[in-house]
Amino acid sequence: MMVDMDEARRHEPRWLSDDEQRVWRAFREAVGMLNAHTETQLQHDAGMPQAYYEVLVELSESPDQVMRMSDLAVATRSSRSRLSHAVARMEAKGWVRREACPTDKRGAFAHLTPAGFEAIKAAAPGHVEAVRTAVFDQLTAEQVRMLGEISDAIRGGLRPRCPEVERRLAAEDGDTADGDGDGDDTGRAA
Amino acid sequence: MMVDMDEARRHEPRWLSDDEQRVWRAFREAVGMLNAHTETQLQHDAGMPQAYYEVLVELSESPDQVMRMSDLAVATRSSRSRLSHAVARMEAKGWVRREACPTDKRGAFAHLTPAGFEAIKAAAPGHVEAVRTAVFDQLTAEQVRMLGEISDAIRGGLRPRCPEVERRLAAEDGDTADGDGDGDDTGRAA
DNA sequence: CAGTTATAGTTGAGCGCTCAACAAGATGGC
DNA sequence: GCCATCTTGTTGAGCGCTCAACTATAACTG
Repeated sequence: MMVDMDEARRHEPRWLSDDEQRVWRAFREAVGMLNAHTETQLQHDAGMPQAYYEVLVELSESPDQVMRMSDLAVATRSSRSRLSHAVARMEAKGWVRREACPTDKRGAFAHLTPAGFEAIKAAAPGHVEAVRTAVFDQLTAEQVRMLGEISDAIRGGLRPRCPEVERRLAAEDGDTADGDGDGDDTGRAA
Repeated sequence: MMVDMDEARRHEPRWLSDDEQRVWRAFREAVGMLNAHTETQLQHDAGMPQAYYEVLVELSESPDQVMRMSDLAVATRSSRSRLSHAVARMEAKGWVRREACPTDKRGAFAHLTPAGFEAIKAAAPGHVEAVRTAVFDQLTAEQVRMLGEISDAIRGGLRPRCPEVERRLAAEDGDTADGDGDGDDTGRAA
């Protein structure tokens, strides 16, 4: 038992093989460089970080260039907090306008403004060019196809877990055993 | 077409095809989720961001757990500024110790301390497990191999260009006035 | 040798993100 | 209706990063 406890607690690390190491480091490096590349390009040429670009893209593709904050957060895979800060800044820049939701008084809409539309229209060509030269010009058609499959596989393995979900799961786990009857603790405090 | 006049002048963007769009978005999402996953895991379980983890890894694999700041910056693909800030914080945590270089009085060494070694030793299993489950458990051997090749291809396409190199190149371009055509329109404006 | 330029590292301001806390409206059980 | 709970969105503190100076030393050049 004692031995098991020790083993079990550490859950025995399954180290990466040499090949896996190499792939992982190459991947990290590629992603890091690519990210720095596109981030710098956008910041320099369009005065916006990539995160804001993605918000503008999402808005611009939405039916009336309007989205609920929550939906926008999901679409951009960002926390509500992050989005709120981001939209506040973009509103200050005149790219987005916020509006209260009449039916749900907690809610808020984010509208893409004409200036916002111009901003993304101006930013898009440079960004797309950066992505194309850095990624698609470097890969064969087969590699592109595989990259899509690999991305899907990784995506699928990671439940869309936001920090809040993590915390709730952790709370349930730590809450001794069952916790089956969903968070009975007055949990918001955690 | 009239519409294209404007575009032609600015070398007309080569937009992404639908397939490329899908792959690019899937890739961005996978990378985003994966990054959030490992970042959160490390921060939670080891109290350090991924960037610091990589610094510690680099140091721990170095001959005497010592590296020059500059080399460490290159190894971790970070700017000297970033590394300086990071090492300052890690020094405050007791994980790293800085020491002046006797032969080059500008230089500084970063030593991994015993506490730093313990920190990474404690962090490694959880991190590796997170990487394994999120990446290698999701992919076939063939996909892993391809991911390596794809990463190498992307890495190869991006010259190791840090911001400083960028600026220097830009300065040289403007300086020598030989400017190869397409530089003129990519407005640094906004 | 002096004068210029390049290199190593640090610093401070500003920005974007995370996290925890919060306010306020919506929801469901009784 | 009333109360606890959930949901929506915002806020402020703290952290890590970028960028643009800045210091100090080293390496060239005439």
